[in-house]
Amino acid sequence: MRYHRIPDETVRRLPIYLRGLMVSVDQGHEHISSQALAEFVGVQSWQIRKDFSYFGDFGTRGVGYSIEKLAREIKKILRLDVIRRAALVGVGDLGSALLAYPGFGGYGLDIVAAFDTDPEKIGRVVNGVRIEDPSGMDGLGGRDISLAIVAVPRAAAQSTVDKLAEAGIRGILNFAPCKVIAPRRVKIITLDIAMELARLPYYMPAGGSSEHPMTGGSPQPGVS
Amino acid sequence: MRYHRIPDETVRRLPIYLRGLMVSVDQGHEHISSQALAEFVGVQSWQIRKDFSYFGDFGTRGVGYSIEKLAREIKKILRLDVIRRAALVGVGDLGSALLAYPGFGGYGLDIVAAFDTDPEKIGRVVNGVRIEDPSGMDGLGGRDISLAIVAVPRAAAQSTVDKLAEAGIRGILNFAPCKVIAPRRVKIITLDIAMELARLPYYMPAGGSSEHPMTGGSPQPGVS
DNA sequence: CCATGTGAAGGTATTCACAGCC
DNA sequence: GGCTGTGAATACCTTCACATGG
Repeated sequence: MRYHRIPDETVRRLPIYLRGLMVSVDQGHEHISSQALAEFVGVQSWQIRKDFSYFGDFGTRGVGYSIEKLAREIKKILRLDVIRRAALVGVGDLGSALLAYPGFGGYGLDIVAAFDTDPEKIGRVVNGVRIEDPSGMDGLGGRDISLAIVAVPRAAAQSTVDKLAEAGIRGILNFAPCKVIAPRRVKIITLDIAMELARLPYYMPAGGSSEHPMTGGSPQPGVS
Repeated sequence: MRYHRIPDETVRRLPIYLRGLMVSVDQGHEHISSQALAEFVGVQSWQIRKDFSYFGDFGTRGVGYSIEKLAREIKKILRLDVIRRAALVGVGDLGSALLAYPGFGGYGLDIVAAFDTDPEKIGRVVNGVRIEDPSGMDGLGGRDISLAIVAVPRAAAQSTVDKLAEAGIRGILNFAPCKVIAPRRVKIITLDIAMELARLPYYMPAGGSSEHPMTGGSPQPGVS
């Protein structure tokens, strides 16, 4: 099934598989079956095989998948096979945490620039990155930075995105709790932390006496 | 269409609508049409009407929806109509940011306890919450805390979840980059920040000369 | 008239079951 | 024997078009 559009849900799961593989290889394994990977990352084995089938033959029948080869393939598909330099805008509590976050490196993502409007913060170095005045965002294009993380208050989000788009940024991870728009050439993923937590009570079994409206478990991504 | 199972995708969108409504009411509006709300939050108007149709008649034909009434209804459906007390486990960079995060209050979520293994941190007060020794997690059930946020390193995630489950916690938002399991009575949402960012390059238009494999825009939730 | 609410149609993703291959 | 890869069946969600009601 070589020539088939890749379902968005599959694209959403690929990083999950990749994460599992990176841990697996640390544990010294060389090969892994769809069954074993499925258990490890928390999906069904046929889901994994189906997802991989959109790209070509990754595995060996009777054996499984070569962990290293599979990880490399997934990185290529997700375009994580080149190091991507990213800028952070907004070095508040959340922004600082993101600067210190060790998890990005595994996906080839590297925060190399940070911006904040607070004069107190400008010039300070956090986790090896010097905080710059926002006016410097104009020059982002010439610094080989194609990705940005937006961690500014809601009121500043849209104007920040506008500036980033103008500077040639092509992908944005937005933590501000609102919709932001940009030219089609700029892809935006919005991640509202509070909103994720807000989904939780709905799926929680009733506390005390009232009954829960749902019958069974939830197939919703991210919820178990 | 009163008696119909609520699609998970609808449950995922309800917090988006609620967020939009909360901003709208701040702007002094009283009523809003599906069309206007759709534009504001970034979905289609018929999607909104369809979503609401699973619950009953919220709106008035020819007029639209009462913002306040609609927000109250959505909160009731999501079970956000009571204040929920939450515990935070892991007061590192990310945990500290979450403690300071102002966005939870709007959904009735209140972090009232924090735990960390670091003796340096225990006893200190961050954002009005005193950091406690993890042994205190046992008593969570008796403190009217039903929700927990896990922001510990991957290696500590599963044991943390185990302890929380034992203490009677019924909902967990897990920031550790791994699968965690718990008894069925405990609902878990895992949110891996790096993984979200890892999806971005795939959707970004090609940089330089190579061609992008995708044809058009993405219907994937969170991606625009 | 205007905007909601909803059957019906269409599309997409999940799940199954098994053929194919090592 | 064991595990992959995939067509077919099923379930789910989105999209449309319009009847319905203030």
